[in-house]
Amino acid sequence: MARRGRPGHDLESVLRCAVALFNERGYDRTSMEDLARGLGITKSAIYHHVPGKEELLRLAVNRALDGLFAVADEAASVEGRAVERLEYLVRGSVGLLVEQLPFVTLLLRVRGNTRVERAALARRREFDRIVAELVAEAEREGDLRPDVDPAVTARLLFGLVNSLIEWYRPARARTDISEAVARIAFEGIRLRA
Amino acid sequence: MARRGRPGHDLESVLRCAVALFNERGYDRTSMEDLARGLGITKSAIYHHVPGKEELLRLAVNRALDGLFAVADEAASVEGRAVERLEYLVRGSVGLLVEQLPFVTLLLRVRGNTRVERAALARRREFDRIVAELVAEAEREGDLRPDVDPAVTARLLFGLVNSLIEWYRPARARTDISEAVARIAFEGIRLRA
DNA sequence: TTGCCAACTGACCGAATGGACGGTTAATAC
DNA sequence: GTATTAACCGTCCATTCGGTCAGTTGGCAA
Repeated sequence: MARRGRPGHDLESVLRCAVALFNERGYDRTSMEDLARGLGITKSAIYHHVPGKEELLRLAVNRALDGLFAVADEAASVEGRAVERLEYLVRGSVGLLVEQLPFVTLLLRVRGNTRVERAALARRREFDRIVAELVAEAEREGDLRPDVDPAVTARLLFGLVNSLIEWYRPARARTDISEAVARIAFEGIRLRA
Repeated sequence: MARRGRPGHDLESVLRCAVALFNERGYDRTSMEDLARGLGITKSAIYHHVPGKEELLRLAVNRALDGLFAVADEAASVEGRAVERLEYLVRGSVGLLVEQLPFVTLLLRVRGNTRVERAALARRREFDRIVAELVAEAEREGDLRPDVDPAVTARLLFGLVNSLIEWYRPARARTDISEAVARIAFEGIRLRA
């Protein structure tokens, strides 16, 4: 269906270009002028689509967070043991991370200086809390190792998952990455007899 | 021994304050004025100790990198199987990360926009290559799981280690964190019968 | 062909930033 | 006391940045 008015960019295409640049050069190092050049329009044209630079960040991180909470909701409705819900959550998170890589990458680099960033961090902590509770439950059910503090286990588990943004690129992927992550996270890297 | 000249800050104290602020607010968001305020001196006084802002970054990331390569050298001289050298490298990296947390944190957040950052990334890639070779060797010796690509295993392993900078704080630590990391990395989070 | 509307332009602004520079102050060494 | 050394200050500057605003362009619908 054809859009009315002069053709060109819309909010979505501006956002995608912005997120790509933010990830490449960093949010602060990316000027609105850089973004304009990337889009092939002038800086002032951007302000037709979005009220300001930080709104682009807000939209991007919230898209990632919405995805994560959707996965968490799915995981919560899985029947069975907590460890099964946890594995579903891990695999789902890897899946989301892969298909929404730019948005998740941006989210995971937020440090919390502005109000927007603090709001994102607050939502992220809420997600981490869900993970921590699931890990604690699975450990209580005797499915996770009891010799490591559940809070530490939860952190390391999603530290492992989230580290994907540093190197994983869907383009040149041939292996099932969520399978690799799940195996190493749950069974470790060492071969067992 | 008393230092000559007017007492006050030296390069080391300026660097430590700078690194702390860079980690807290981000390198780009930290102005030389912010740093001056943090040190209790004026902005121009900073330029007595260091030729420019980016030199502070360079000094910081190189300190972290020197530490990592020192650990890698130690690991290389460990007698026995590759998997033992790998475990030594993992534990040593966690130890360095803990005792030099601010410097390593800054290093791991470098993205590669300036010449200084690209130089740091190049050294870091060299370290990652050492890790990857060690993992590949251990897998060839039959000590690591063969069902995951060694390159992927290496990335995930140090993704796990490096994720510590996101949450680990030495101050309120009572458990041996390198023990927890080694156990989860090598044996996984799942309890085995 | 007229009206509407989204997309876009170009000129501009106030504030912040990294840095330059000449001069000053407080300690130690002789 | 005098030289030396290291740390520090106040002022200024060129540049960059996010953002504003009044007006223009190009495609679609009636």
